Amino acid sequence: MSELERIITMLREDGERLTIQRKLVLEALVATQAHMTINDVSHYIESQQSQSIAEPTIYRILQWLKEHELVSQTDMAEAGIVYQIIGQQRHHHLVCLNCDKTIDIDDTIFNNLRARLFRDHQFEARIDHMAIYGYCRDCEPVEP
Amino acid sequence: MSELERIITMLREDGERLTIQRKLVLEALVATQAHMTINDVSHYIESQQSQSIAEPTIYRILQWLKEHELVSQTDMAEAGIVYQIIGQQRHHHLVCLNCDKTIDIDDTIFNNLRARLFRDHQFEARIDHMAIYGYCRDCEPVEP
DNA sequence: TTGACTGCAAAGCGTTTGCAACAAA
DNA sequence: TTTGTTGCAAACGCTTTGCAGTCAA
Repeated sequence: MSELERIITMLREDGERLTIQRKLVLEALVATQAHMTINDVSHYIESQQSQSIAEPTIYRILQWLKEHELVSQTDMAEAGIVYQIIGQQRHHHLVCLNCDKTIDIDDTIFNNLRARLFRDHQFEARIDHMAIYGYCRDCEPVEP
Repeated sequence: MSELERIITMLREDGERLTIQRKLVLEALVATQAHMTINDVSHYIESQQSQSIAEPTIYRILQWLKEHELVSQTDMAEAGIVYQIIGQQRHHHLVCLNCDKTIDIDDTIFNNLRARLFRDHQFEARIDHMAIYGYCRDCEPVEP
Protein backbone atom coordinates (compact mmCIF):
# COMPACT_ATOMS: atom_id res chain seq x y z
CA MET A 1 0.00 0.00 0.00
CA SER A 2 1.62 3.21 -1.15
CA GLU A 3 1.78 6.41 0.85
CA LEU A 4 -0.80 7.96 -1.45
CA GLU A 5 -3.20 5.04 -1.02
CA ARG A 6 -2.73 5.15 2.72
CA ILE A 7 -3.61 8.84 2.87
CA ILE A 8 -6.61 8.44 0.58
CA THR A 9 -7.94 5.54 2.61
CA MET A 10 -7.54 7.56 5.77
CA LEU A 11 -9.43 10.52 4.35
CA ARG A 12 -12.19 8.30 3.04
CA GLU A 13 -12.60 6.76 6.48
CA ASP A 14 -12.96 10.29 7.81
CA GLY A 15 -15.95 10.64 5.51
CA GLU A 16 -14.21 13.04 3.15
CA ARG A 17 -14.99 13.15 -0.54
CA LEU A 18 -12.12 12.24 -2.79
CA THR A 19 -12.48 14.22 -5.97
CA ILE A 20 -10.16 13.97 -8.96
CA GLN A 21 -8.70 17.37 -8.07
CA ARG A 22 -7.97 16.39 -4.50
CA LYS A 23 -6.26 13.23 -5.67
CA LEU A 24 -4.16 15.12 -8.19
CA VAL A 25 -2.94 17.62 -5.60
CA LEU A 26 -2.16 14.83 -3.16
CA GLU A 27 -0.34 12.90 -5.86
CA ALA A 28 1.81 15.93 -6.71
CA LEU A 29 2.80 16.43 -3.10
CA VAL A 30 3.45 12.76 -2.42
CA ALA A 31 5.32 12.14 -5.68
CA THR A 32 7.70 15.08 -5.31
CA GLN A 33 7.98 14.98 -1.51
CA ALA A 34 9.11 18.56 -2.02
CA HIS A 35 7.90 21.87 -0.71
CA MET A 36 5.83 23.40 -3.45
CA THR A 37 4.22 26.76 -3.94
CA ILE A 38 0.66 26.93 -5.22
CA ASN A 39 2.18 27.55 -8.63
CA ASP A 40 4.48 24.55 -8.38
CA VAL A 41 1.52 22.32 -7.64
CA SER A 42 -0.47 23.82 -10.49
CA HIS A 43 2.35 23.47 -13.02
CA TYR A 44 3.28 20.00 -11.88
CA ILE A 45 -0.24 18.77 -12.48
CA GLU A 46 -0.42 20.52 -15.84
CA SER A 47 2.83 18.93 -16.98
CA GLN A 48 2.30 15.43 -15.61
CA GLN A 49 -1.35 15.03 -16.40
CA SER A 50 -2.96 16.67 -19.38
CA GLN A 51 -5.37 18.64 -17.27
CA SER A 52 -5.33 21.67 -15.07
CA ILE A 53 -7.00 22.67 -11.85
CA ALA A 54 -8.36 26.14 -11.13
CA GLU A 55 -6.18 28.06 -8.71
CA PRO A 56 -8.94 28.74 -6.19
CA THR A 57 -9.51 25.00 -6.04
CA ILE A 58 -5.86 24.36 -5.27
CA TYR A 59 -6.01 26.90 -2.47
CA ARG A 60 -9.09 25.22 -1.06
CA ILE A 61 -7.58 21.76 -1.28
CA LEU A 62 -4.32 22.77 0.39
CA GLN A 63 -6.24 24.44 3.18
CA TRP A 64 -8.31 21.30 3.59
CA LEU A 65 -5.15 19.16 3.73
CA LYS A 66 -3.70 21.52 6.31
CA GLU A 67 -6.79 21.09 8.46
CA HIS A 68 -6.23 17.35 8.30
CA GLU A 69 -2.60 17.99 9.31
CA LEU A 70 -1.42 16.23 6.18
CA VAL A 71 0.54 19.14 4.80
CA SER A 72 2.64 21.83 6.41
CA GLN A 73 2.75 25.44 5.33
CA THR A 74 5.93 27.50 5.59
CA ASP A 75 6.78 31.05 4.68
CA MET A 76 10.14 30.89 2.91
CA ALA A 77 10.45 34.67 2.51
CA GLU A 78 11.76 35.28 -1.02
CA ALA A 79 10.54 31.92 -2.25
CA GLY A 80 7.03 32.55 -0.97
CA ILE A 81 4.70 30.22 0.87
CA VAL A 82 5.35 26.54 0.35
CA TYR A 83 3.37 23.43 1.17
CA GLN A 84 4.70 19.97 1.81
CA ILE A 85 3.40 16.56 2.74
CA ILE A 86 4.10 15.88 6.39
CA GLY A 87 5.99 12.65 6.05
CA GLN A 88 8.05 10.48 8.30
CA GLN A 89 11.27 12.35 7.73
CA ARG A 90 10.33 15.78 9.00
CA HIS A 91 12.92 18.44 8.30
CA HIS A 92 13.46 22.18 8.34
CA HIS A 93 15.45 24.86 6.56
CA LEU A 94 18.15 27.37 7.14
CA VAL A 95 17.72 30.27 4.74
CA CYS A 96 20.64 32.61 4.05
CA LEU A 97 19.62 36.25 4.18
CA ASN A 98 22.40 37.13 1.79
CA CYS A 99 22.52 34.51 -0.96
CA ASP A 100 19.09 32.87 -0.42
CA LYS A 101 20.70 29.44 -0.24
CA THR A 102 18.72 26.96 1.83
CA ILE A 103 20.20 24.20 3.95
CA ASP A 104 18.10 21.25 5.06
CA ILE A 105 18.34 20.38 8.71
CA ASP A 106 17.06 17.48 10.69
CA ASP A 107 14.04 17.77 12.93
CA THR A 108 15.89 16.41 15.93
CA ILE A 109 17.59 19.76 16.38
CA PHE A 110 14.33 21.01 17.86
CA ASN A 111 13.87 18.24 20.37
CA ASN A 112 15.61 20.18 23.06
CA LEU A 113 13.61 23.32 22.37
CA ARG A 114 10.32 21.41 22.37
CA ALA A 115 11.16 19.84 25.69
CA ARG A 116 12.05 23.18 27.24
CA LEU A 117 8.90 24.87 25.99
CA PHE A 118 6.80 22.14 27.46
CA ARG A 119 8.67 22.09 30.72
CA ASP A 120 8.73 25.85 31.21
CA HIS A 121 5.44 26.89 29.64
CA GLN A 122 3.36 23.71 29.29
CA PHE A 123 3.32 24.63 25.62
CA GLU A 124 3.16 21.85 23.11
CA ALA A 125 5.03 23.19 20.09
CA ARG A 126 4.01 22.09 16.61
CA ILE A 127 7.15 22.74 14.66
CA ASP A 128 6.26 21.00 11.42
CA HIS A 129 8.37 22.85 8.97
CA MET A 130 10.37 25.78 10.18
CA ALA A 131 12.54 28.25 8.32
CA ILE A 132 15.36 29.91 10.25
CA TYR A 133 17.01 32.94 8.73
CA GLY A 134 20.64 33.93 9.09
CA TYR A 135 23.95 33.80 7.27
CA CYS A 136 25.55 30.73 5.73
CA ARG A 137 29.21 29.88 5.92
CA ASP A 138 29.97 31.57 2.61
CA CYS A 139 28.32 34.85 3.44
CA GLU A 140 29.62 37.58 5.68
CA PRO A 141 27.00 38.63 8.21
CA VAL A 142 26.06 42.26 7.55
CA GLU A 143 26.62 44.00 10.85
CA PRO A 144 24.68 47.18 11.51
CA MET B 1 20.16 60.46 25.95
CA SER B 2 16.96 58.62 25.21
CA GLU B 3 16.72 55.48 23.13
CA LEU B 4 15.10 57.47 20.35
CA GLU B 5 17.86 60.08 20.33
CA ARG B 6 20.47 57.38 20.33
CA ILE B 7 18.95 55.69 17.28
CA ILE B 8 18.53 58.98 15.44
CA THR B 9 22.12 59.98 16.11
CA MET B 10 23.29 56.62 14.87
CA LEU B 11 21.33 56.91 11.65
CA ARG B 12 22.54 60.43 11.07
CA GLU B 13 26.11 59.28 11.46
CA ASP B 14 25.39 56.66 8.83
CA GLY B 15 24.56 59.53 6.52
CA GLU B 16 20.83 58.80 6.49
CA ARG B 17 18.26 61.54 6.10
CA LEU B 18 15.98 61.97 9.08
CA THR B 19 12.62 63.12 7.79
CA ILE B 20 9.63 63.95 9.95
CA GLN B 21 7.96 60.74 8.80
CA ARG B 22 10.91 58.58 9.73
CA LYS B 23 11.09 60.17 13.14
CA LEU B 24 7.38 59.63 13.72
CA VAL B 25 7.57 55.95 12.85
CA LEU B 26 10.62 55.49 15.04
CA GLU B 27 8.93 57.33 17.88
CA ALA B 28 5.87 55.08 17.64
CA LEU B 29 8.00 51.96 17.79
CA VAL B 30 10.22 53.18 20.58
CA ALA B 31 7.37 54.62 22.67
CA THR B 32 5.22 51.52 22.57
CA GLN B 33 8.05 48.98 22.55
CA ALA B 34 5.36 46.72 21.14
CA HIS B 35 5.02 44.70 17.99
CA MET B 36 2.89 46.71 15.64
CA THR B 37 1.32 46.04 12.30
CA ILE B 38 1.55 48.66 9.57
CA ASN B 39 -1.94 49.69 10.61
CA ASP B 40 -1.00 49.97 14.26
CA VAL B 41 1.84 52.30 13.37
CA SER B 42 -0.38 54.36 11.13
CA HIS B 43 -3.17 54.67 13.69
CA TYR B 44 -0.79 55.37 16.55
CA ILE B 45 0.70 58.31 14.70
CA GLU B 46 -2.72 59.61 13.71
CA SER B 47 -3.94 59.48 17.30
CA GLN B 48 -0.84 60.80 19.02
CA GLN B 49 0.11 63.46 16.55
CA SER B 50 -2.41 65.35 14.52
CA GLN B 51 -0.95 64.19 11.25
CA SER B 52 -0.92 61.08 9.17
CA ILE B 53 1.61 59.34 6.97
CA ALA B 54 0.81 57.69 3.66
CA GLU B 55 0.82 53.89 3.92
CA PRO B 56 3.40 53.35 1.17
CA THR B 57 5.72 55.62 3.11
CA ILE B 58 5.30 53.55 6.26
CA TYR B 59 6.12 50.43 4.30
CA ARG B 60 9.24 52.07 2.92
CA ILE B 61 10.36 53.34 6.30
CA LEU B 62 9.89 49.98 8.02
CA GLN B 63 11.83 48.27 5.26
CA TRP B 64 14.58 50.82 5.66
CA LEU B 65 14.67 50.26 9.43
CA LYS B 66 14.83 46.53 8.82
CA GLU B 67 17.83 47.00 6.57
CA HIS B 68 19.49 48.88 9.40
CA GLU B 69 18.59 45.99 11.69
CA LEU B 70 16.72 48.34 13.96
CA VAL B 71 13.38 46.57 13.69
CA SER B 72 12.39 42.95 13.42
CA GLN B 73 9.61 41.58 11.27
CA THR B 74 7.54 38.60 12.35
CA ASP B 75 4.64 36.77 10.78
CA MET B 76 2.14 36.21 13.59
CA ALA B 77 -0.30 34.22 11.43
CA GLU B 78 -3.78 35.46 12.34
CA ALA B 79 -2.49 38.74 13.67
CA GLY B 80 -0.58 39.47 10.48
CA ILE B 81 2.94 40.78 10.05
CA VAL B 82 4.27 42.79 12.95
CA TYR B 83 7.29 45.04 13.37
CA GLN B 84 9.14 45.82 16.56
CA ILE B 85 12.16 47.80 17.69
CA ILE B 86 15.06 45.46 18.35
CA GLY B 87 15.84 46.45 21.89
CA GLN B 88 17.99 45.09 24.63
CA GLN B 89 15.42 42.66 25.89
CA ARG B 90 14.89 40.51 22.83
CA HIS B 91 12.00 38.09 23.15
CA HIS B 92 9.81 35.75 21.16
CA HIS B 93 6.30 34.34 21.14
CA LEU B 94 4.42 31.13 21.52
CA VAL B 95 1.16 31.31 19.59
CA CYS B 96 -1.65 28.91 20.40
CA LEU B 97 -3.17 27.41 17.27
CA ASN B 98 -6.46 26.94 19.06
CA CYS B 99 -7.17 30.06 21.11
CA ASP B 100 -4.65 32.45 19.48
CA LYS B 101 -3.23 33.35 22.87
CA THR B 102 0.41 34.45 22.75
CA ILE B 103 2.98 33.80 25.43
CA ASP B 104 6.18 35.85 25.60
CA ILE B 105 9.34 33.85 25.99
CA ASP B 106 12.88 34.87 26.65
CA ASP B 107 15.50 34.91 23.92
CA THR B 108 17.87 32.72 25.89
CA ILE B 109 15.79 29.70 24.99
CA PHE B 110 17.39 29.84 21.55
CA ASN B 111 20.98 29.99 22.70
CA ASN B 112 21.35 26.27 22.53
CA LEU B 113 19.81 26.09 19.07
CA ARG B 114 22.01 28.93 17.80
CA ALA B 115 25.09 27.19 19.07
CA ARG B 116 24.15 23.90 17.46
CA LEU B 117 23.38 25.49 14.12
CA PHE B 118 26.73 27.20 14.11
CA ARG B 119 28.58 24.12 15.23
CA ASP B 120 26.88 21.72 12.81
CA HIS B 121 26.27 23.95 9.81
CA GLN B 122 28.46 27.03 10.29
CA PHE B 123 25.19 28.90 10.05
CA GLU B 124 24.84 32.12 11.96
CA ALA B 125 21.16 32.27 12.85
CA ARG B 126 19.46 35.65 13.14
CA ILE B 127 16.53 34.83 15.33
CA ASP B 128 15.33 38.32 16.12
CA HIS B 129 11.71 37.72 16.81
CA MET B 130 10.34 34.27 16.31
CA ALA B 131 6.81 32.93 16.57
CA ILE B 132 6.41 29.28 17.45
CA TYR B 133 3.01 27.70 16.94
CA GLY B 134 1.46 24.97 19.03
CA TYR B 135 -1.03 24.42 21.83
CA CYS B 136 -1.10 26.20 25.16
CA ARG B 137 -1.77 24.55 28.50
CA ASP B 138 -5.49 25.35 28.29
CA CYS B 139 -6.05 23.92 24.85
CA GLU B 140 -6.28 20.31 23.86
CA PRO B 141 -4.00 19.54 20.94
CA VAL B 142 -6.11 18.53 17.93
CA GLU B 143 -4.74 15.19 16.86
CA PRO B 144 -5.25 14.11 13.26
C1' DT C 1 -30.60 12.13 -5.60
C1' DT C 2 -28.30 15.25 -2.79
C1' DG C 3 -25.05 17.82 -0.58
C1' DA C 4 -20.42 18.95 -1.27
C1' DC C 5 -16.93 20.41 -4.60
C1' DT C 6 -15.26 22.79 -8.75
C1' DG C 7 -14.58 26.49 -12.15
C1' DC C 8 -15.16 30.96 -13.45
C1' DA C 9 -15.07 35.68 -12.82
C1' DA C 10 -14.79 39.15 -9.88
C1' DA C 11 -13.70 41.18 -5.63
C1' DG C 12 -10.52 41.81 -1.85
C1' DC C 13 -6.52 42.81 0.53
C1' DG C 14 -1.92 43.99 1.65
C1' DT C 15 1.96 45.58 -0.67
C1' DT C 16 4.69 47.79 -4.33
C1' DT C 17 5.71 51.15 -8.02
C1' DG C 18 5.97 55.38 -11.15
C1' DC C 19 6.15 59.92 -11.01
C1' DA C 20 5.73 64.72 -9.85
C1' DA C 21 6.18 67.65 -5.86
C1' DC C 22 8.81 68.38 -1.93
C1' DA C 23 12.27 68.75 1.75
C1' DA C 24 16.78 67.56 4.22
C1' DA C 25 21.42 68.45 4.02
C1' DT D 1 21.15 73.31 -5.12
C1' DT D 2 21.00 68.62 -5.21
C1' DT D 3 19.68 64.25 -4.13
C1' DG D 4 16.80 61.41 -1.66
C1' DT D 5 12.02 61.09 0.28
C1' DT D 6 7.05 61.61 0.23
C1' DG D 7 2.24 61.39 -1.37
C1' DC D 8 -0.91 60.07 -4.59
C1' DA D 9 -2.96 56.97 -7.57
C1' DA D 10 -2.62 53.17 -9.88
C1' DA D 11 -0.84 48.63 -10.58
C1' DC D 12 0.26 44.36 -8.67
C1' DG D 13 0.08 39.58 -7.07
C1' DC D 14 -1.71 36.47 -4.18
C1' DT D 15 -5.77 34.86 -2.01
C1' DT D 16 -10.70 34.64 -1.20
C1' DT D 17 -15.63 34.70 -2.41
C1' DG D 18 -20.30 34.20 -4.80
C1' DC D 19 -22.64 31.50 -7.59
C1' DA D 20 -24.09 28.30 -11.10
C1' DG D 21 -22.92 23.93 -12.79
C1' DT D 22 -20.96 19.43 -11.70
C1' DC D 23 -19.84 15.23 -9.43
C1' DA D 24 -18.82 11.73 -5.57
C1' DA D 25 -21.23 8.93 -2.68
